Parts: sequence; structure tokens; C-alpha cells
Amino acid sequence: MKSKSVRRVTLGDVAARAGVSPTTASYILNGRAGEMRIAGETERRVREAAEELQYRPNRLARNLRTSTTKTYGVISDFVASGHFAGEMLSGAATVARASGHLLVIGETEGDVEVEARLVDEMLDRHVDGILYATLVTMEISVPEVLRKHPTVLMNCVDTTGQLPAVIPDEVGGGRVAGELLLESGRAAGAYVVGADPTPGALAGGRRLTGVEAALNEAGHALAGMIPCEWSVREAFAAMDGWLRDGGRPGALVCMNDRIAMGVSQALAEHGLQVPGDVAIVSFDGSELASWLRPTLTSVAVPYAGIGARAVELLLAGAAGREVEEMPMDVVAGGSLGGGGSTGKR
Amino acid sequence: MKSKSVRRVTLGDVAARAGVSPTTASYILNGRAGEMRIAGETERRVREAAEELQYRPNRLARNLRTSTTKTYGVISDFVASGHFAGEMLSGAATVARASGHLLVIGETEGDVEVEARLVDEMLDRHVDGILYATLVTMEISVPEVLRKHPTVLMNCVDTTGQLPAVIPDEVGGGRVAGELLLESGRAAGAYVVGADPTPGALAGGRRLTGVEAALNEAGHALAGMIPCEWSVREAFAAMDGWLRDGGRPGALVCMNDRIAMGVSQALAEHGLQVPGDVAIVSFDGSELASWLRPTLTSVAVPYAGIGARAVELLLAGAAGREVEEMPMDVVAGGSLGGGGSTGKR
DNA sequence: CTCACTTGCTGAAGGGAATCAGCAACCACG
DNA sequence: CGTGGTTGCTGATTCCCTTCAGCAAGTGAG
Repeated sequence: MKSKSVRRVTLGDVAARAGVSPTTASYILNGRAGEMRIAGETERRVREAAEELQYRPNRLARNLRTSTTKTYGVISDFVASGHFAGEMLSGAATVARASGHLLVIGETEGDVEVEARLVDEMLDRHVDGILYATLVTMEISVPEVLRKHPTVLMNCVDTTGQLPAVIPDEVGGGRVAGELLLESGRAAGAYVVGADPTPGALAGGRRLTGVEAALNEAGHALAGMIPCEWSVREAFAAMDGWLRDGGRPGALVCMNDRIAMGVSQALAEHGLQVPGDVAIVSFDGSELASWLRPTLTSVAVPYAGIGARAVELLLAGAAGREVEEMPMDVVAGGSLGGGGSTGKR
Repeated sequence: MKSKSVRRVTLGDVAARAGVSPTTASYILNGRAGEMRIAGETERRVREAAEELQYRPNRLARNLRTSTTKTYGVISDFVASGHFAGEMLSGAATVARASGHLLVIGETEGDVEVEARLVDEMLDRHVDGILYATLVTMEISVPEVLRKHPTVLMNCVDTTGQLPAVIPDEVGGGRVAGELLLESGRAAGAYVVGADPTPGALAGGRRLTGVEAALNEAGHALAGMIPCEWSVREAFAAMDGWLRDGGRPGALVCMNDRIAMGVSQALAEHGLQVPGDVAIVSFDGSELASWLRPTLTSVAVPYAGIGARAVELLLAGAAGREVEEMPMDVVAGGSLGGGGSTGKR
């Protein structure tokens, strides 16, 4: 199974066949022919030889010489969870590939030791840069050593604010949710379901800020908060309890789609219709939003966009400190009533 | 931001400080001291020097010399979709890391051109092996060049049967589902919901085979099939139509959790209770199964296990041709009635 | 004292590309 | 005919490690 090692074609072979020195061949194949005043005819011969011999440069040799690998490392706490990490990876991989880079992944499982080891492994392999991602949008402190290497944070910001980061514009997303409520005429008696479960997490607070801003500017106000962790179960329990206590919401802003699912279940069990009795708008724009009946109108976190943008910053030589906020767009569903009850996905 | 390149410590530096030759230092640090009859005292000095200088071997140089990179490439059609790909990656990464390997990923989006380019990029970088994964369990034909390099297929088998593969034991999983139905006394009037949506896909047929086998052996038989694509929407539509036509199932075997969700929605809208009126067992063991009310009893696809096992095969020098089937385990939920209505997740 | 072996180490040769410094050949000009 | 400049190319070195082949010194037997 091991390749029968027929000795790969080297730069020297190409040079020999073209009747030039390896130096010349190198310059030509690296596009420095003009700069080095190589004759057009010579260039043609070398390229032809490379083509005929099916020459592929030995990346390992080049890596050693240039200390460069056309490779970026991705450190993230959880690769496996939900589609989030996957989308971020996918977005990053696409942009990386376009510039000939590959992605090396490492999952820390939230363990600092593992994280440190992974960072070392990647730096040992001379990745050209590191993408540091978290599953939940949050403020974190990254390993010191990353400050000495090109690094871009995805979905998080570091406490010292030294490193460039790409995060969702959660406040803007909150405003979008608030505006959707206003547009559909369901802003009265709106409650927010969810509270930030993770210390350091940013999404909840910032989304709330945005929602309140939008409502307040239109002369409305939130009717209240129904706190719960961001899971289907917890949301169901919280909502169920609240409804049992006689609560009757006009609309619900759910901090994510899973909360919206739990909430929907509770509403259904109490005989309340969505969107007839209760309008729902939520956040995430996950597949789940398109699975529910009615489909959810959800303000999507642009995970793929974050990944893509982060790689762009790395490619551009990430100057440091700037935090870029990616706009959150609506995935229209039927949970607010009115138009598109089919959802966009 | 670029590291200020203080010239990394090299093997030579360590050797100099310990007063030995680089050769000796190399042998010692590579654990070949015994084999080379290096004196204990010398070994100590070298290790100490390495420690003091914080020596980290230059992997790029080693890579070049050994044509080995402690790196595996993962080619998969979709990295972003669902938690499946993520779990497989995660399982693979964990085992890989344990042996000092990192994973390089590449997403083909199902495009053969992209796939070919990614394979080339990885082989150029001399990955030590390739994991080739598909989102859906299926039979595929892999790029020819992979046959010349250590390769293990994850969640798929190749048409020629030349390459080692790790797939879920779908027939066994089907049996498990059938047995669950029997154990809970709900085997009578059981319909199967779903049909294989993708050409070449294996899961549906094999699951069905297992379910039928288990039922038949106990003197039961399936009451029928309700075909639909494997999505929430399609499942809802199919089930809703079937119920409108007056169908009344005693139990449903759903080909995956998304189908089960659509089915649950349809049952609810027709006033049928789970598990009271209709028992449900499904496949996948995804998070979704734990989100529904009642939670689903679902036969889980061991994605993480597949990834982990595939890397083990690669590490063991994958001998070729053997196809390993990983057992599918039950994630207990409440959809079959009886015990655990809380679910295991 | 010699020979054969063991112990403990080292020199030098790669691996394949990138790149600095420089050289030969030719031309033009005064 | 010497000088200076351009054109077009190349030799030698470097990146840092692994590893083959071999050598000097010590030991024990004969």
C-alpha cells in the first residue's frame, strides 16, 4: 500500500531536461522569470519540461527552505458540536483553498493543556497562521504564544483586545429581531426567553441590547424576561412553568433556535398557536428553524462568513486589534405571521 | 505580528551545549539511545541541554528528511453538514492526536475537480495517510491515486472493494430497532417511514433488512412502507398524506431522526399520541432525538467511533480490503413507551 | 602482547528547493 | 580599443534534521 517510491521528479530533473540550471528552473516556475530577465524561449522550454515530467515541487523541501507551509491551523474548543463549528470551518476552508492553503484542525475540548499542546504541534509544523475559534461567542484569553504569530479569532474576542477578531454583530442582530417584531405588528407584550448560560458569553447581552434599542426607538418596551439556559429542555421547562403561572405572552424573542423549539413545545401543550396567539422570533438561523411548524423566523449567525472573513484577514496579514462584526441576516419563517410561512431554507 | 525570528534553537545548539555531536543528540532525543549504546550520563546531559534551551525539533527539516509528516488528510464531501461530519472528525482527531498526528481537512462539496485538487495538495504535503469520508453511508469510487497511498474510507465503501473501510453496522442497527419494537410489545402494525434518497446510499436498504430480519424471526412482519425523502418536511408531508388517507399505524420505524420529527408533527396534527397511539423508533441518535417530546428512542450511528477506528487502521498500516462494521447502539428515549422517557442524552 | 569484541560516540552525506552573489557574453559609446 | 552597462544565466550555500558507516578507546581471552 505504501507508494512504491519511484523517486519523484525533482526540480533538478526538470532543469536537466530543459538544459538549464536548477536555479533558472526555480526562478521560472516561481514566476520570477521576468524579475530575473530569463529569455522567453528558455522559460517556454522549462515550463514544457515541467509539464512533460509532470513535475510537482516537493513541498517539504520548500517548507524547510522558506519556513512557510501554506497551511493554517484552526484551534477550536469544539469541532463536533452542532453545525456551527462545521460551517465556520467550511467557510474558512473555502477561502483558504482559493489561495492554496489547507487547514489543520485541533479540538481542545475546552482543556487548556490540550490547547497548549495543539498550539505547540501546529507551531512546530510552522503553520502560517492560526484561527482560534469558540463555539459560543465570548471573551477569552488566548495562549500567550499566539501573540507572536499571525492569529485571528473567530467568534470570540480576547480580553486584552490585542488580536484581530471576527464576530457576529449581535447588537445589530438584536435590532433586526426587534424590527421584525415591529414590522409584523407583534411588538406589544413581547418577552425575551433565555439568559446567558456561559460566563464570558457575549451573545445574550448584546442581542438583548439590540432588541431593546429597536423597540424603544419605536416607543415600545419589552414586557419582561423569561430566563433559562439555552437548550430545548430548559426552555420547555421554563416556558411551561411560566405559562402554568398564568403568563400569556403576545410575542417571544428566543435567544436561539433551540430555545424556540422548547418554547414551541410548551405553547403547543398549553393550546397556544404560533403565530396566531404568540409570535416568535429567534436567533441562529439553524436548520432547526426550518424544521419546526411553523418554520421559525430566525436571525442567523453568519458562521461561514465569519470563517471566510477570518481567513481573509490572515491572508491580508492581519494587522492586529481590529474587531470585525459580521451582519446577521434574517432567515424568514412563519413564526411571526404575515408573509413567508415557508421559510427561506 | 510576524514572529521576530530570534533563530530557533536547533539540534546543533543542544549538542554543542551538551558537548556531543548532533548525531548523538539526535539519537538520544529520538529515543534510540539504547539501540546506539549511549551512556546514561551522556543521555542525561543532552536531555538537560534540550530542556534548558527549550529545544523543539524543526518538524519541517524532519519532514523533508523522512518524507513523513505526522499528519493525516481528511477528504470529505461535506464538513459543514449536521453534527455528523463534525463527530467523525472529532473522533478521528482524538485518536490522531494521541499518536502525535494532526488532521488536515478538505471539503470537496461533492465536486470531483475540487476533490482531485485537494488530494493533490495533500499528497504534495506528504500526509501520512488519507481518510476519505462521505456524509451519507454509500458506495463510491475514489480517485485512483489514493490506491497508491494509505487510505481508509469512513462511512463508505469503494466499488472495487480494494480499500479498507469503516462503516456502521446498519443491518445490525436495523435488528436492534426491530428488537426494541418487539421488546416493547409494539411490533404489530409497524410501518417503515423513509426510502433511500441518494443513489448508491446503503443505509436505508440495510436498516430495512435488519428490521425485517428481527421481526420475521419473532414471527412478525412489517405492515408496510411509507416512502419519503429523509427530511423533516418530506416526512411530514408523506405522513400527513398517509394519515389523511385513513392510515393508522401501530408503530413507526423512521429511517432517521429528521423523519421522526416530521412524522411526530403529522401525528400531533392528527391528534395521535406518541407513544400511546403510535410507538416510534428511529435511527441516527442525533441531538434532535433528545429534543423531541417525547424523546426519541433512536439507534445511533457511531460517527465518532468510525472516525476513531479509521485512524487506528491508518496507524496500524491499513492492510487493505477489510471492511469494518461498527455496532450501532441505542439512545433510549420515550417514543416506544415503557421505561426511560427521559432519554439518555 | 596481540587479537577480537564491545562500548560510546562522530563525520559526512543526503533530502529538494530557494536565493545571494557573481560571471560570461554582448553591445554601445567615446 | 578600453570602459560601462545590460542580458541571461549559474555555482554554491543554506534550511535542519536523520542515519549510514565507521572509528578510537577499552576489555578480556589466549
